[in-house]
Amino acid sequence: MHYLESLNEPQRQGVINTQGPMMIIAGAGSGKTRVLTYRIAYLIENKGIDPFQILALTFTNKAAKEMQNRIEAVIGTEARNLWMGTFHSVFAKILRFEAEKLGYTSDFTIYDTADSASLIKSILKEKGLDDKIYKPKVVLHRISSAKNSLISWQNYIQNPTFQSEDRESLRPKMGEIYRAYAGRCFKANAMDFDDLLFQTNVLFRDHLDVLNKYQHRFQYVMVDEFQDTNLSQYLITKKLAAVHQNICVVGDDAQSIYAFRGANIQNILNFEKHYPDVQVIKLEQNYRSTKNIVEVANHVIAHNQAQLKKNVWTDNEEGRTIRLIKATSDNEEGRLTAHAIFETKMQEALPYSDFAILYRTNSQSRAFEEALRRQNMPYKVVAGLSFYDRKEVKDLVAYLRLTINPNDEEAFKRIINYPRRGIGVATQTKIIVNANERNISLWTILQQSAEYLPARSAKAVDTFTTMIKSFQLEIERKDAYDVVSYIAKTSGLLRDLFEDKTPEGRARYENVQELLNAVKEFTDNPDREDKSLSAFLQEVALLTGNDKDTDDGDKITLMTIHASKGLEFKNVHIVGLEEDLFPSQMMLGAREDLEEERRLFYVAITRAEKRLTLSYAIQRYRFGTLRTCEPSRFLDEVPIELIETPRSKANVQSSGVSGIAKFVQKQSTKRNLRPIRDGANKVNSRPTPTDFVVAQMEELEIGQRVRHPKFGDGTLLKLNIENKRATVKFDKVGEKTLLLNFAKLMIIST
DNA sequence: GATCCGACCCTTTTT
DNA sequence: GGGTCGGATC
Repeated sequence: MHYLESLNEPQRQGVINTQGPMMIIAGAGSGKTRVLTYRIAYLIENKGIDPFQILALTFTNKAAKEMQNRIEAVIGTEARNLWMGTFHSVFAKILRFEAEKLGYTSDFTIYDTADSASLIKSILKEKGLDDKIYKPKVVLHRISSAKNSLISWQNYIQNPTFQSEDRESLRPKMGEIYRAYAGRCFKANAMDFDDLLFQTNVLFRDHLDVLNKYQHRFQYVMVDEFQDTNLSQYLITKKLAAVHQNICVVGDDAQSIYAFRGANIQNILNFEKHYPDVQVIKLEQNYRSTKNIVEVANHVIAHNQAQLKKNVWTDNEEGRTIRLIKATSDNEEGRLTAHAIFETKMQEALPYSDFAILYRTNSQSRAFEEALRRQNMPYKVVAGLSFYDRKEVKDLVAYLRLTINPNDEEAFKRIINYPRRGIGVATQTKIIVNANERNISLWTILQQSAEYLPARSAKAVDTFTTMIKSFQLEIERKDAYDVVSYIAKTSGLLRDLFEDKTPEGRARYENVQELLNAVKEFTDNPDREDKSLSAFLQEVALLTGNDKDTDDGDKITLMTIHASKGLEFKNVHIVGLEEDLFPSQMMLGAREDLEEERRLFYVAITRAEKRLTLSYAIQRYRFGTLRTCEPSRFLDEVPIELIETPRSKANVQSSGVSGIAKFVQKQSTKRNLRPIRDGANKVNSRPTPTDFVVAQMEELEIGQRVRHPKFGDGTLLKLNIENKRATVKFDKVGEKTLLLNFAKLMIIST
C-alpha cells in the first residue's frame, strides 16, 4: 500500500476506483504506466483478485514486458499469471486454443506482411491482373482496412459503396481478390495480423459459449494506449467486459498516431457515450519535461480541432529554450546534430544514452549514422529490419513452419527450391494451381506429385516431401532445439550458407546460429509452459524490430517518432522538419491527416525531458535527386519567444521561404554572436560535475595532460593553430592528430 | 531452369 | 540511391 502515497490525487483515484468502466485521459509524461501498474497491483493485493482474472492489453511487446516487470517489482512473481500482452499475442493464444471451432488447427501459421504481399502477388498472377493497377500494397491495405472494420469478403462483395469505389479507382476485382486471399489463407491454415483480431471477433460472435468463458475469466480488462485501438480491437474489449463491466482504458487522444492502420480516435472520443456511467480521470501533471517543453507541446497541439480538453502542466523547472538548427543539406544536418550532441554531452557530462534523434521516416537515418560514425560517436538504430526479417532467418523459419503446418503455402514457396532442388517456378505454379483448382490441400497434392507432374519433377518433389515428413517425425522425438538444428543441417540450408565465404555469407551463417540460440533460450526458459516448436513460431511471428533488448551500452538512439512513443530522453533532436517530409506529403490532403501528423510532432516533443532541438535542411536527397525544401509549417506553431538563437552562419538563402525562415534571419541578426557550439561562456557559468572542462583552443599548451572521450588520457605534443589540429600522444592508443573542432579535448585539472 | 543485368518503382508510419 | 522484378542468355 506504500505506493499509494507516491501518487497525486487523480493518479490515486485511478488506482483505487476499481469497479465499473473507467477512462483515464493521460497527458504525456503524466505517469499513466504507474497508474496502470499500481491499479493492477492494487487489485491483486488489496482486492484479492487472482492475476489470471485480469487481462491487460498493450500495443507493443515492449510495453507489455515493461509493465510486467514493474508489477512484478511490486507484487512478486505472482504477476506472471496475469494475462498481459499485445492484442495480437493474447488473442493469437486464445485463437490457438479455440482454433478447431473456426476450422483451423491449433498449429495455424501467422502470415507476416511479406507473406501477405507474396500471396496477393500470386493471386494477381493467377487471375491475370495487372499489378501496376492492383498494386499489392494498395490491395493489401484495402483488405486490411476491411478486416479492421470487421467487413468479411462476403460483406465486401455485397456492399455497393465498396463496389462503386473500386470501379471508380479502376480496380473492380478488388472484392474478388479479397475473397481469393481469404480463401487461400484459410486453406493454408494461416492467419495474417488482421485475422488475429478479425477471427477473434468471429469466434466471440459465433461461439457464445466461448465468449462466455472468457467474459467470466476476465473480471478486469485494461487497455493501454486506447487511442490506438481500431474497431476490431475495440469490439473485442467491449465484448469481454460486457459481463463485469470492469473496463479501464488509458490513453491520450493527443498521441493517436496510428489512424493509418485503422486506429479510430473516435473510440476514445466516444467512450463516454458507450459507457454512460464511466468515471473519467484526467492526469494532467507532467513529471517528465521542463516548463518550456510542455508549453511548446501545448502550443502545437492547440492547432488541432478534434481533441478532448485537457490542460497539461508541470511543476518542473523552466529549463532551456528550444534550439533550432538550420542546415544547408541533409548531410550537414547530420554533422550539426552530431556536433550539438557532442557538445552538450561534454558540457553537461552526460552519457550518450541521454540523447535521441527522432525522424519521420526510416530513410532519414543515413545522414546521421554517417556523421556519428565519422566522429566515433556510438549509436544504435532502432527499427528497420528485425532479426526475423533477414532472408536466411526467414528461410529457416519457413522450414519450421512447413514442418508444423505443411499447408503453409508461403513457407512452401520460400523453400521448395532453396537450397536448389531443380524445382523451378513452373513446377511450383503447377503444384499450387492444382491444389487450388481441385480444392485439395497443398500437402495432399505434394504427396501425389506423380499424378500431375512429369517424372523428373515428381521425383524431386517426392524427395522434398520425404524430407519434410522426416522432420515431422523428429518433432515427436526431440526437443525443439535439437529439431531445429537437425532441420538446419538436413535441409542443406546450413551447408549452403557455410559454403559462402564472403563476409556477408559468414554473417548469414551466424544469423542462423543465432536463431538456434534463440530456440535454445526459448526451450530453456523455466517460466515457459508451452515449449513446443509451434509455440516458438507463434511468438516469433509477432516479434518486431523494436522488441529486441538493445540495452547494450552507452549509445545515442536513432529511431522514427512512431517507435519513440512511450519513451523519454533527456535530450531530443527532432530532425527533418520540412514541408512534404514532416508533415509528410501524403498527409497534406485531409484535415484529419494533417492533424495526425501534428499529433506525431506532439509525441516527438513530449519525449524530451530537459532539452529539445529542432532541425531542418534546405536541401535534401530524395527520390535520388537533390531537392530544395521549405521549413515545416509546424515550426511556425512553436512560440517564437521559446526559440533559442539559432546557428549564425548560413543564413544567406533564396527567397520564397516562409515564416520561420524569415524569423531565423531576424533572430540571427539580433543575437548572432553566439553560435551554438561556442560553449566557453556556458561552461564557465555552469560548472560541470566533473573536474575538467572542454578545452578552448587558446587554453591549450604543449606538454599539457588532456583527455579524449574515446582515446582516453594523453599528452599534447603539437598544436597547429591555423588548421586547428592537435597532435596528442595517448597513453593507451599512441599518437593521433585530431581536429579540434570535432575532437573535443579536455584539459585535466590538476 | 539458373544467372545476370538493366529498367523501374519507390519511401510514411507497424502488430 | 537502392531494392525488386522481369527479360535475355547460357
